[in-house]
Amino acid sequence: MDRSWGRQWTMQDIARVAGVSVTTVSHTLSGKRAVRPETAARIMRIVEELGYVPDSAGRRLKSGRSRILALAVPDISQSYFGSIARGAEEEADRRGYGLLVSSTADSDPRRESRYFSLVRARAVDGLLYTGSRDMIPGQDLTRLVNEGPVVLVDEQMPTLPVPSVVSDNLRAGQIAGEHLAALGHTRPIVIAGPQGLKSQVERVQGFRQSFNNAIVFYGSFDIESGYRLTADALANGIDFTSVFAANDSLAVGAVRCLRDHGKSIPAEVSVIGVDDIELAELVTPGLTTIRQNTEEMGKVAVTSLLDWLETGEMPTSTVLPVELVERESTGVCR
Amino acid sequence: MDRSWGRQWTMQDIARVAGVSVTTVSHTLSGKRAVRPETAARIMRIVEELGYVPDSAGRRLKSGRSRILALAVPDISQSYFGSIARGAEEEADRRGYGLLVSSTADSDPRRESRYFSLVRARAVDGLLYTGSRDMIPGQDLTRLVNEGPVVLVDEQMPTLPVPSVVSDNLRAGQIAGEHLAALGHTRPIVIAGPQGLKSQVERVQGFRQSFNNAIVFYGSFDIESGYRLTADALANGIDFTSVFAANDSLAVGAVRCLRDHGKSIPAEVSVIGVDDIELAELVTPGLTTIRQNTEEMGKVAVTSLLDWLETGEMPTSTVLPVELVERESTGVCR
DNA sequence: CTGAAAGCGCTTACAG
DNA sequence: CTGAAAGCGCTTACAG
Repeated sequence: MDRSWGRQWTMQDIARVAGVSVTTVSHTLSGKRAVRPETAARIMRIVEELGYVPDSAGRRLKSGRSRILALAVPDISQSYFGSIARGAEEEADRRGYGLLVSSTADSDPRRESRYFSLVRARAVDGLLYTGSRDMIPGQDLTRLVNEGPVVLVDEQMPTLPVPSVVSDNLRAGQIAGEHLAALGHTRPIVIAGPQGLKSQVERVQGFRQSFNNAIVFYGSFDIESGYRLTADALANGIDFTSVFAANDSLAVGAVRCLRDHGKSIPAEVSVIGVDDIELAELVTPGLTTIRQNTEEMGKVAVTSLLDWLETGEMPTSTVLPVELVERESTGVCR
Repeated sequence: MDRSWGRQWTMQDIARVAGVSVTTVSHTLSGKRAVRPETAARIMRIVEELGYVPDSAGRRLKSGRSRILALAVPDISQSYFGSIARGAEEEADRRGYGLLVSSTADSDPRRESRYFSLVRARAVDGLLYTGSRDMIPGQDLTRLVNEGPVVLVDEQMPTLPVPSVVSDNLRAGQIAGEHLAALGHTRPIVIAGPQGLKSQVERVQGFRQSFNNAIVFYGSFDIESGYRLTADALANGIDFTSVFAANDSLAVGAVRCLRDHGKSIPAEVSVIGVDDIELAELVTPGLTTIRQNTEEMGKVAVTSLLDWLETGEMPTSTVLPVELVERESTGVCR
């Protein structure tokens, strides 16, 4: 197979042109050993001129490190995960690492398995994993954590001995409950993502500290699910004056459903979400929500992973604070 | 540095346990040479049991291929690019390649340079590049295209001898112009992204086929810019009944600005965008827009890049069709 | 159907 | 301050 672009230079080539050994070239580039200044300058000039970049595979084979991390998210086209990715990438870049972002297509086992193999094949030094299904790790993930460093982002898996970086989900539920209670609401409903996720269970649990018998409808994380779950509540004749949606997409779906049924928001029904995705302030009415700092989540996850790689000690888990963002979708109970 | 996780198995280990040579193990895994069925079965069982995954660097050093592609986008947290990434990843995965998605932080030269080095260090086999600044390629990019395959996505750079995958931007402008003309509008304004981008120039050019003296305000691609450019037009006392925004974020900003100035949409002013991002149908009023097939753009770009890698022949550029999506933000001229 | 050996491009002890 | 050489884990001609 003929490649149309020119050949790559090797360290051998640089050494030959500079009239030194590859050892000296290597040390000049790494700075791990003193090199005569004039020699070093000559080598660097040649490197610059030819545009030489050391082959990563050669380097990796000896050093054992690729200086690339992987981030697996359920769906990269969702801005929520995009924002985590952005924070993670920013921090990885700052520390001289590349970040490989990949979708698992909502935790498709085959796709996950492929990405886990990147760690196992040493193509990446570690993995940031964002699950979307449940808290019970699959066999592949369980095996993986024995072979390389994995940090869980946005979810916890109690049975897996790895650190996680999550928001204070219990507190998010509490804040939502307190907010609706303060507005005089008494019979809210809750619409949430998959029941198998600890984040959902905790948000519900926190919310029930204010409304201990609130009915919960579990579904998935998208707008359609929010619409459908709300429609179910209406169809069942449940009498509610407010909705706690466990994320903003669900909340947007709830708002659309309520409007389609002639309910005005917040005059007749209040809706509060969780996340504060970009969309939250762009919809009408603006969505009251509990903000998660998703960029920070990505950033902290990278910090944990790199500290682990560099010290050899497994870092502790992190819980990030959340805060109420009041907009127009919640109001005093009618 | 002590790693807390166990050692990795090598092909040597598998060979020793199976009582064969590494040659036989290698051929069993690659299928490039016949192996006695019983021997192959025994080897595969051991591979399975120990969870052996061949080291990617060892493989790459001989084969020259990493089977990883890179996609550089200005900002991964924007759903527009997330959607391109999703399409690209889907196709890469289908053909057995991994995809490394990275933000260039709006074409920050240092960040770009880092990602270009991934190609030059042979860590990835090729690059999909989405520029955000202008059509004049930097020195790094110019050098890169001589060293590895690069496919431009969403933008063209006429001075660079590489294939591109773009939407029919001229046609997008034409459709927008025809739509507004059909509704009786006569004096529209145009708000667009950077003037240095061919996509913007073409959209404006297409639009001017209906309104040859339309005033154009150039800015950047975000909601704030759309707001500001529209405010500028109002402040300058320009009398317009419609706005052609060269992307949906600009359109959303325009809508917000017009509302803040007491204009109702579409009764007083019509607004039409380009892209059809998720947000377009979620805002109120729903945004009339020219849809680009962003997932397809990513998919086709990967197809081009892999065909190039596998045949050695540079593929031709692709122009994808666009279509009008009518929602509520455009109406008959007052 | 199988194996010994060369070699991909680096890094790094070892020796000077 | 410098270099020859071993070796990282694979793949693949070469030889049987």
